[in-house]
Amino acid sequence: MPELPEVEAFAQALRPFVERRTILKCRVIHPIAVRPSSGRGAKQAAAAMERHVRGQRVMAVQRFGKYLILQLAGGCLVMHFRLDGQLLWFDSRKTTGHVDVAFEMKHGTLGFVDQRHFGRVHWAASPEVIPGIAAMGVDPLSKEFTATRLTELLARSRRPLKLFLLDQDKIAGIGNIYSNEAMWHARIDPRRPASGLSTAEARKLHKAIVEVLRRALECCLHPAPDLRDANWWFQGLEKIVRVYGREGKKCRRCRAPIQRIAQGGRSTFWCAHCQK
DNA sequence: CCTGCTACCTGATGGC
DNA sequence: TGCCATCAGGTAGCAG
Repeated sequence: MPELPEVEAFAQALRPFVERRTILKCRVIHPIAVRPSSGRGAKQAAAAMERHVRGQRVMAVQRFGKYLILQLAGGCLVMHFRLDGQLLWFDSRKTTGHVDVAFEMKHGTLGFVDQRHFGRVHWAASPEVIPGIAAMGVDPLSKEFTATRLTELLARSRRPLKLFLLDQDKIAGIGNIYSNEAMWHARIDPRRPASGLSTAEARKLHKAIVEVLRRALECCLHPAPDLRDANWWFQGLEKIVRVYGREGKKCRRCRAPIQRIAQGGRSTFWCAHCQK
């Protein structure tokens, strides 16, 4: 559930299940999911997590960028879903599917699920000790994310706009889908250097980013996410996507064919006719 | 400091 | 059918 809207929707859906409840037991089933970023010490990390988390009460659920945080009475659980990770709720201690880490509570079990094992769960004394969180840029749905702020950030980067938007240290929470969508709505060529945008273009882009993310979040919240359904977040996407994944199909504005190009090793979808 | 490339994993899909 | 290449919503680590 990678990008900001999906993680935010998940945080909201998760709260009634876990807030003010106690994790009776933590089971690390696939230690790879708790492996430190150094790549070694997965077993020790697993043992440490099970020890730290057992008996802890969940005080709050928060989102930082694409990270989901469970604030515990002592310390916190920091989760990142990368490409395919997700959370699932099971009504008993029994879990099914590719659960990497299970958090058992009195009324059921929260499972961190990722069959591809890209996603990560870390225990930390506080979220800021995670480097990706410490360096994180402005949240695009916060009031700090203004057109002026975006203009300043753009001015300091000569990278192609697409790569700028994916940089979590600048704006936190935008991924491949919503970066494509925002640039399409703002009618800006993804290859252009970030610093080359005019003030008017920056303002248009700001509006597009906020609207795309707000709309996606609304879509994710209605109907409300079902933590028991492994596929909920996949569903609403079709309704809001205008360019992502539409290579060769007609642009919904001008009917020109949507192009796919590679930027930073990832696909960018855009309309060469109406994005300038 | 900034930028660009690759590894990390597994499964689905499409061409031959 | 089988085999191989390519692709997938992300980021850390490293080299230059």
